[in-house]
Parts: sequence; structure tokens; C-alpha cells
Amino acid sequence: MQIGDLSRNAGVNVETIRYYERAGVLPVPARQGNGRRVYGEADVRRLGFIRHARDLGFDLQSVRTLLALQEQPEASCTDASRIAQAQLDEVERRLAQLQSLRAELSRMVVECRKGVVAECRVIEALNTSPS
Amino acid sequence: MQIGDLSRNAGVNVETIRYYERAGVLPVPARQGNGRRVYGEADVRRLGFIRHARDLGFDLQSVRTLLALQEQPEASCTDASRIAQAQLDEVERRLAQLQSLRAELSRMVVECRKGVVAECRVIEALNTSPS
DNA sequence: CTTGCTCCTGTAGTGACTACAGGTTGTAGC
DNA sequence: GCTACAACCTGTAGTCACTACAGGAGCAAG
Repeated sequence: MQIGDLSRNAGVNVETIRYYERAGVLPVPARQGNGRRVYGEADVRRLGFIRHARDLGFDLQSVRTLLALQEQPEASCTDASRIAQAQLDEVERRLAQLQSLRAELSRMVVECRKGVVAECRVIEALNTSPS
Repeated sequence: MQIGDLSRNAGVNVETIRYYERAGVLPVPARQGNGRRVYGEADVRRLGFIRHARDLGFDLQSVRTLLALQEQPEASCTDASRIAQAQLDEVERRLAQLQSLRAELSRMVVECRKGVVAECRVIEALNTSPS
């Protein structure tokens, strides 16, 4: 599989794949005789993981940590647990934040009677200092 | 009021205020004889609006639209509602994914505590998701 | 009159991409 | 074999929303 196939299979831009390699979240792949990158199924899964983690708002450093967690050998279960716990705390924090965002956005949308701007709850909500 | 006061009153970085001016979300202010920017209460409110919108995840283009709408009280607020709804959809999508990640991380931590060598399924947890 | 703060402009750095220039390789049709 | 063209390569620059810093000017207090 070369980079274009990986791109189609994982739904990730070719340029982004090369960027992830430079950023160290994708392993440096083998090359064909002509210099082209060769990938396998594992790379498709890894890319899928990276995209989901990114969509959830984790930065690439956290992605590196999560990937390392995935690759922890049996021996370092304590380490793995500690890393997982830290990520869990972060996820909980992010969940709480998103839930309050949702509450506010949802209130804005529900209360908007789709009338004139003068009575618009969306605009009004933004003019009110955040709770 | 000069830029430092506005910064303190609105809780926004001085550099960010100048950036917002360049970006066209804050109006170009009057200047004192010495070239310093002069602001009024309206700017404090506008900055509050911008920060609140940014905190809710709206990008500056959406902020520009919302600000433009705010200045036309007789216009329809359909646009504002649409922008807010799009943002709400995005937040709900992320919430769903984060909840499945939380479940997986939590399972790993619990299994580690039990002394079981947890088989990490973070990648699977994130690959078997919607969107 | 020096110290120190705030202000000014302009440029560069950040993270995570995205796009493009300019060159090489592989393949398909003639 | 020749030509066209897609897919690949490297390297650099642009995007967004800031943030930081260099280098200089203005002003107030000690």
C-alpha cells in the first residue's frame, strides 16, 4: 500500500500523512526501491485513531501519549494505568466543559424564535457574561 | 480609556486586542495626539461578546457575522440561529465520541487496578465510532 | 535625568495542518 | 519508443487565532 491508498483507506489527506510522519505520530515507513513510502493495515488503524483523537480535541502530544499507552508491554502496567488515569482526568474535564457549552448553545437555539435580531436569544446570550 | 485599561476591563490580552483590530472584529479606534488608541465602554462590551463567542467555539468569521447581525436589530435572526445550531451539532458529536473514549480509558484503569494486564483497546474504542 | 511603565509598529513563532512549486517515477495509449 | 498524465517525492510558504519579541517613543515619579 502506498501513500495514496493509505490516504483513501483512512480518509486522511496525503499531505497530512507526511506531516504526521514528521511530527512523529506515524512511524517512518519502509520505502520501495523508487523511494515511495510503503504502508500496511496497522497504519490505517493508527491513522484512524489519530484522527478520532484529534477530533476529540487532543493535541498531537496527547496522541503520542495515547499511542504509547497502546504499545505498553505487560511489564509496565502501573505506568500504563497512570497514563490512562491522566488521560481519563483530561477527558472528564473536557466532557464537563463540552456539556456546559452544549447547555448554553442549546438554550440559545431553543429560545430563538427566528424573529428579528432585536429579540434574538442567540445574540442576547452572547452579550451576557458567561455563567 | 487606552488599550491597557480595555485589556484589564475586558480580560483580553493587549496583543489580542490589536490582533482583533487587524482581523476586523474590533473597529479601528480613534487615536490620542501621541498616537495611542482610545476606547470606550462600547468596546468593552464588544470585546466581551467576542470572547464569549470564541469560548463557545465560534471562529472569527462567525463572530464577524454575529456582530454584523447584532448591528441590524430589524434583520431576521435566522443566520444567527443557523450558526449556533451548527456549533451545537459539532459539540454534540464531540460529546458522543468523548463518552466512548471515557468508557474505554476507565475500563483500562479499573483492570490495571485489579492486577490484570489490560489489553488496551483505545484504538478500537475510537475506530468503532460514528460520524 | 534616569528609571520604568505603557504604548507603538512590525515581524516571527506556535500547532496542526494545507497548498503549491518543481522535480522524478510509473503506467497507459498510440 | 514517445507522449501524456497521474501519483509520488522534497521543501517551502500560507492559514487561523493567537502570542511573543525587537526596537523605539511617550510620559510620570523619584
